[in-house]
Amino acid sequence: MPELPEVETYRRFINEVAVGQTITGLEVRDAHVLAVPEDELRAALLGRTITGTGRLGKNCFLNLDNGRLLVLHFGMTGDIGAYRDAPDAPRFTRVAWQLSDSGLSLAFIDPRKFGRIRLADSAEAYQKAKKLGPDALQITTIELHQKLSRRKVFVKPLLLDQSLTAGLGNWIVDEVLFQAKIHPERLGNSLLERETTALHAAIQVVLTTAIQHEANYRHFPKEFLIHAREWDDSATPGSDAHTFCPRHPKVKIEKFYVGGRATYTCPKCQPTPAVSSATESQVALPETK
DNA sequence: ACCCATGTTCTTTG
DNA sequence: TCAAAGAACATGGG
Repeated sequence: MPELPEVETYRRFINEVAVGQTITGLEVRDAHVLAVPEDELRAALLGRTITGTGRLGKNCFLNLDNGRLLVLHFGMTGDIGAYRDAPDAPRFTRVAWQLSDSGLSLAFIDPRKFGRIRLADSAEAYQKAKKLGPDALQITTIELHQKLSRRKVFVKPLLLDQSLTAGLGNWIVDEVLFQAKIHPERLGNSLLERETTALHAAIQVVLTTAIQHEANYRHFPKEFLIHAREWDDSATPGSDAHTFCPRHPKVKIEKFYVGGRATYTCPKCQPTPAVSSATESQVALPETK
């Protein structure tokens, strides 16, 4: 779940809990999430003071007093927490940093261990090394249009590509395309300027709204498509309101796969592109069963 | 017991 | 060189 809004929420939490404090201990419960040898991490962190935090896309930075950075990437299931006594450590805490004056430990929680902890010399160096594009909250309409118009690829995978812009994940891309009324299988170079403008505006709205609600999906505005995603079923058992478009109460939200990722759209808001070799061959294929 | 989900990276195939 | 598809990673939850 950790896309840009979650990571921004984690960053703010870390800012509250850890900035100004010195790292006095490092506890590695599962080295799997370390992308740096434990010894190196320990040597780089112990005795260092955390001077601030930063974020680029889905990556969270803890600035150290020597200019270097501790970089956290949360994978698919990462989270951040804090605890005082070892028995109170959150379930699935993989790594923890002991903080000097609060007596708290900051926990890197990650059940599925796709998250990674690394070090970097600077945000710029990290951005370059990981080939990250501009943050999704920073990219301009013009930049977005230029990058999309160069590519003859479905717009959804393009928006998920962290080198194009950093921070958008699966549900946000669906939400943004829904808000901008663009089908996920439109080709990047087929988008009109006014569509890219709408897309850019939607990215801003969806991200800032999600951050305002601390990425708590249940509290998002009812006109958001996210309420139609399957995992919301459990929140509203017995209700099928969520399977309909927020703008068209009689139109059912469709689910299919784009680039291997579960994708939700409103067929009325987001018309299927007229010409595309991919859709043609799909239509031509006989239905099995 | 099986399938799904999430993000990234790598491999294969065209 | 690029694009697209698939797999792998790890594992809890439905």
